[in-house]
Amino acid sequence: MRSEVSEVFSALADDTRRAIYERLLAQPSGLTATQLSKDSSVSRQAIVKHLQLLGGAGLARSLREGRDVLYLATPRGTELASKWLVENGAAWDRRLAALQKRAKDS
Amino acid sequence: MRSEVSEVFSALADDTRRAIYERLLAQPSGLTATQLSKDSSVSRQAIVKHLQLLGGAGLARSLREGRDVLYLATPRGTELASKWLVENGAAWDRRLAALQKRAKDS
DNA sequence: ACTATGTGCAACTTGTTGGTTGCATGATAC
DNA sequence: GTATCATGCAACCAACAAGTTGCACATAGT
Repeated sequence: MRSEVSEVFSALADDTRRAIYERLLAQPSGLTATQLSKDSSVSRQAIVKHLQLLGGAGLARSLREGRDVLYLATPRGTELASKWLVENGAAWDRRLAALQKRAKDS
Repeated sequence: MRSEVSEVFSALADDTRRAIYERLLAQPSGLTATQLSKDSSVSRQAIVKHLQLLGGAGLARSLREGRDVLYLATPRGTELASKWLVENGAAWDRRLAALQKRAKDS
């Protein structure tokens, strides 16, 4: 089973999908798949698939509104990605610290 | 052509590849594909492919050392990913600010 | 020189991904 | 109640990704 953080990175690895996510971010009231597909080069069905994938990665959620289905950005996904990056950024700091220690000891 | 940041996210989206990258981070002097494959479930050739992909994403570079080829972690890739996350994290702040403004105005 | 070992290259298999089209279903507005 | 419009579902396709095996080539060490 693919790890959670893998799902997030994988969701963010596609240009189309990142563009969708950015549009959701810019529109806090949400957007429907049909609206998103209006000025997009790909079909509504393709958009829906992307939205479901974003949902699985904790980057979006859906909300039924009568006949429409609104999609909204959620923060959990990017939190996971940030967490991994911060933790591994810390490795760079440790490397730097080790370097400085060696320099001081010599 | 797939964007640069897509390449980074895509590189980080695979568990095997992230594990390799983390090992490179922990070993500032570098590791060879053969060394990496010793205690890994996949073949050396698979590891090499991952390393080349990491290289393409600015997450690693290679260095010939006699008969061996050392692979080292590089910071550029994670910088690109962090940049995207920070910029889009800022969208959440803007949304919060808009919410507060509306609350104050009412 | 011979042998060990590390690397490079290529063909191939299998599963996944991003996209399509076609059609059925469900809610709205007159 | 019927025309309209958004959604849901399924089959299909081409390209790519992750992995394998097999073998050739290069560099060390003795």
